[in-house]
Amino acid sequence: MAYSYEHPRPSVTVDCVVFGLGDSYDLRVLLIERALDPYQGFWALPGGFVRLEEGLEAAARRELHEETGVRDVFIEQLYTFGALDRDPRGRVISVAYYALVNLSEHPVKASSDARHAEWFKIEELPELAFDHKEILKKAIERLRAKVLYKPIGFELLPEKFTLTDLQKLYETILGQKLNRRNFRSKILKMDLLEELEKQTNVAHRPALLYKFNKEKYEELSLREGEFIFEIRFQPRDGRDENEEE
Amino acid sequence: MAYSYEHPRPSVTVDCVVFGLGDSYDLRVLLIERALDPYQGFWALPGGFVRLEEGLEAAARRELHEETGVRDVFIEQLYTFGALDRDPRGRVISVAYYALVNLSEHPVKASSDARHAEWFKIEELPELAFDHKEILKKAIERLRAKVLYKPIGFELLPEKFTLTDLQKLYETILGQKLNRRNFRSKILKMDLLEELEKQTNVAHRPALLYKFNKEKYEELSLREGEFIFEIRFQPRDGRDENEEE
DNA sequence: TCAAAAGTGTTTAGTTTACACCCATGC
DNA sequence: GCATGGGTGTAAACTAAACACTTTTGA
Repeated sequence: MAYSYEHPRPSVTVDCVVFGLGDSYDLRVLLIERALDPYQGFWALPGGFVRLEEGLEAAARRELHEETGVRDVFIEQLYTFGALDRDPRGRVISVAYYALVNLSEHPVKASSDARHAEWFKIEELPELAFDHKEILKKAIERLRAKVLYKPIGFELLPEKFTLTDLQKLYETILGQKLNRRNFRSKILKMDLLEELEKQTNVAHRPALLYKFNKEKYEELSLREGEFIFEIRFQPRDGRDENEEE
Repeated sequence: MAYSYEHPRPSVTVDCVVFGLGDSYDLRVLLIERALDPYQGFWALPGGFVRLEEGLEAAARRELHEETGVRDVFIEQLYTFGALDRDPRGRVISVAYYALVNLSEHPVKASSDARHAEWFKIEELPELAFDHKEILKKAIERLRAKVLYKPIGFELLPEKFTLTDLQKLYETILGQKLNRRNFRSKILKMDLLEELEKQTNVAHRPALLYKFNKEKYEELSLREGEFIFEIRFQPRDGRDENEEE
């Protein structure tokens, strides 16, 4: 079956930059190995063609689920890439999304549909297909910028987390050591974390677990101007409590 | 001539939200009156179909120029709109851009190509075609947010401006009165304005004219973390120097 | 009892806010 | 000479930064 139009049309795809946090709080991105022709064997962002009967975000979620098994996650539009030569098959415009997931709840899927998905550390990326390196770069920039003024970082953590988890997350994303005491007081002063029970089975003083109170945040941010989420610290020199002496 | 594809494809358009500042520092947007069928006679954002041989931003600039005569302006991608029913002609995905221009240098064009373009105050908009109201809403949100941390507001002013011009611009966009002394010191402390000559022919003490030093800003912002452009004030209650008692 | 991370409070420095009067010009 | 907006400095309040020791647990 063929489809005919009076004027030529580009193809439209979606691509997803899925971020997760590794065991050592290193930032990772979920890639798939391309089984088919252009860039066969290369690693690429999960994505594919938009169907006429689905919205853009829906297409991104569908492709993400089909190709990696990941679903029901935080996802947001990133940017639309439309360079003339970005796809050897012709004019393909790609609407990119980025997603944040708790990696431990989305380990590499058991390749159910023959495609191969894997989490890569941001600093150890393979060569990527198409202009996916550029898309990823933009996604990292966006994540770095947005984490400062929107509480999206929590999407990378499990529901219950310690303040140290949260701090390490920020340190990873911002690429900067933060002072523990100042971080804790800044975060707690916003009063958006719900205190839960203590950790168990750790070989040191157990930390309190917290949960992000999304409802409260949303209510507060409606009151324009009165409340501003902001995590920003002066550039620091990484020291803190340097034992002895 | 017809174009045939194996799979159905959406159409792709670009739309431009062009902002300008009116005489009384009111925010305005440039609209065109639709001459053709869907929504004929309605006001709409300038825009149109992307050609296969041009990039997205190039398409936005081309349509903007063709439909309104405006060219060589600050333009940036806003968001891509792809709701299934946003265009009665079928599936049309629109990549929206926003532009900032100095309105006095881009008055309503003399309708050279029969299309009619006009500047509308943001608060006195006509009914718009398609989902253009939604696009415009998103553009205003973006402008409000971005003006706080990027020096894009200058794009709305003539090259030479007074600090009062700049302050009124911020007051318009933020919808908030600012304190004159604090605004001045904050702006001047960033040391990004070049002092020029005095105003002439004003019936009061002439103000100094300034010029935004874009080169300096760009150089400074490369040094990551060291320099941060930021205009943000606590919500205020609009008073200042309330003369006499 | 040791190792390992959690937790905490205060002083200091820096930044932001609030605020009132004189100045330069055109009419 | 008067009306109009331009221009300025400082004290007070607040916020952010720096910093070291004690606590709790499992092994």
